[in-house]
Amino acid sequence: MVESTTTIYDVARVAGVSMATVSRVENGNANVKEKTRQKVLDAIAELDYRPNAIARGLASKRTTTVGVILPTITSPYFAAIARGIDDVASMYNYNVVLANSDNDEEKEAKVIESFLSKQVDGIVFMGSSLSESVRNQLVGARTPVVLAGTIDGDKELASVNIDYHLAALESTAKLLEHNKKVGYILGSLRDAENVERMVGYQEALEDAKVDFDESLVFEGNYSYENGRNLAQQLLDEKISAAVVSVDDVAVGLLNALQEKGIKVPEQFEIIAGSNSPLTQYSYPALTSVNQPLYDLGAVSMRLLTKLMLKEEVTDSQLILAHELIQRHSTK
Amino acid sequence: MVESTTTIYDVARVAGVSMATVSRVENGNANVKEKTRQKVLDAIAELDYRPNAIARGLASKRTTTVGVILPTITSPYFAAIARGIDDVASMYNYNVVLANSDNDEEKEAKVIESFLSKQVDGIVFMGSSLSESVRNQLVGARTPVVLAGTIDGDKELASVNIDYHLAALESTAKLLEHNKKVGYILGSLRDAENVERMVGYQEALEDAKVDFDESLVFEGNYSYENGRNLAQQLLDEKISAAVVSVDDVAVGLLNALQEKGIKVPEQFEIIAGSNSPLTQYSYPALTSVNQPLYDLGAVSMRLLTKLMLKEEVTDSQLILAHELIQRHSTK
DNA sequence: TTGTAGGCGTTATCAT
DNA sequence: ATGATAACGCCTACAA
Repeated sequence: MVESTTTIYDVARVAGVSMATVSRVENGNANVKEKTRQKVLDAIAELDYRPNAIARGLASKRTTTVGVILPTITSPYFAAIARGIDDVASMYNYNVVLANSDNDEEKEAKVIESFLSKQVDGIVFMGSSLSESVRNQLVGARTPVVLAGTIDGDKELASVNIDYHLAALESTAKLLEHNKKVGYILGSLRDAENVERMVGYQEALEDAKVDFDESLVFEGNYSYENGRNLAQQLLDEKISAAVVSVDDVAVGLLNALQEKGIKVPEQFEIIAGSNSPLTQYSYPALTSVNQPLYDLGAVSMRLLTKLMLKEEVTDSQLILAHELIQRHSTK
Repeated sequence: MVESTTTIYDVARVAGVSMATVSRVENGNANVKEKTRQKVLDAIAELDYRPNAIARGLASKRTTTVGVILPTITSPYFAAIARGIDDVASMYNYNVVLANSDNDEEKEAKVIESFLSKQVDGIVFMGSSLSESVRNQLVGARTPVVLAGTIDGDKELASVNIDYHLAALESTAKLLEHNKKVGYILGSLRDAENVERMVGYQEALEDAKVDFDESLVFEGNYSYENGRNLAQQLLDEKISAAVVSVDDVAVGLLNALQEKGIKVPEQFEIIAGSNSPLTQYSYPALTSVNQPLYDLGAVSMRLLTKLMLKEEVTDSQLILAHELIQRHSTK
């Protein structure tokens, strides 16, 4: 048996109709007599015909494919968002092309180029920061773009975010109830989202009439090891509670503190920032801000479909609600 | 400024050559005079021309895209593999289309259809089991396929796996050094990989002249909660050590045991099966079998490139080495 | 309701 | 070394 691709012409021949009719049947065009439709369907089944999406893409200029760029799929944080994106994408019959950027500007640029070249119908971009050049690349593209969990200061691009500012404020306020010195441990302040958190932290202090002390803020922490190493520094500063924006860091801190004999939450309170599964596995389980990550992805993708299908969108700068999940690392 | 796509013809016109020449330059064909090449390059830069990969795909029958199917990207296990796949894919200039199947046979079938329709150059399939129909679909495809961490009993499809059998045997043997009753906690026995583990477990018992006791085996456990719930059952069976193939379950068990006042590893030893970051974050950190997940993905993708480029492959059934990482949940 | 024919933007095969 | 000119497989007016 010769393995050559069967095309729409083959189906047409077998069904005894023209290829246009086959195309109509494939695309659910109503203008086809039921009897003809059946003949075509039979021929399709008989030949095991499968439309070539590439040819279709070339002719129709739509690929039903969206590109997704994220720092790394290995992070539970981005994986959760990606899952939300993927579910909604499948719901709308889009395929997802995934690319890891490692937060590297060059890779980001290269991936975007590649996506545009492949004629994706839309792009979801995630990155802890948005460089000027990448931003221009995205704005200049004729393809719809949505930023997920990524802040565009100029608000020119559509985006879906979580209210980091408010989350930080609330978390800090809660710890301030029982503590005088509340530390804040977060990632790089070059990332807009962390700046927002920082502002939230300061506002909470202000509300509680506590002076801001720079030495209680620890920037640039992302790993479990970072968290472990921070423990002693916090104790030296007489800090007795901390908001930790990255979960891995929070767990590292928790474990290191306990190894030093510090009781959590009795002697030290912790609020983690992402509510990843990690926070439930630690002992004691960590009180945590629940960022609706899956929803963030799902909503981003939904917004993108609207943009792609040219549906009306009233607000293209969305903010999702978060919540504080009380576990056992706070009093 | 009118936003119409600029094609290879536009470049040809501006450069004053034929489109064939532009195509040659684009594809690095040597048969182009240096001076001509430069003219073309200038025109490309001037017009900001970007080749249309869809048109190229249609004409060349190659899309430089591979499809990846996995149960869920949300699992750190599959995320690590996916990362390995993606890195090697980018290295070879392929894009990765990702699809979550949720281990659902229907979704798997649908996704494979969609991939084939999109003319992917190759497919990496991951699933805890391989149903007969999906297997046929894969075998019948004219597209190269590699199974990653998925066992095909008939060994007809190319695959890359970890030696679950040996890993289980070694882990069990280690626990048998200090314990009489060693439990085994694993996922569904309908999955080939778990059957392999089971056999390894039994062989280790045999080697140590310990009778196999069915009630020491706990099947179908995947979640943290499963692990927690198992703690009392294990203690009731007087089990004092267990190999736990899923890390989440291991952490759950660990935490629940400690809440009951059981000291790990003094009174109970645990070996986890996947060495995900979780095992390092728990307290005490879990001794764990290190499955080379990233490598599994990388090697799978490398094998796939060979298949796609029709390079010679001597062995298409690869087994990767694992190792036991000693931490603090074993004596 | 159905068929014809001209793209879509490349690659690739022949000529020249 | 370069240029015409068919494919590639489908969509979509436009005709019939």
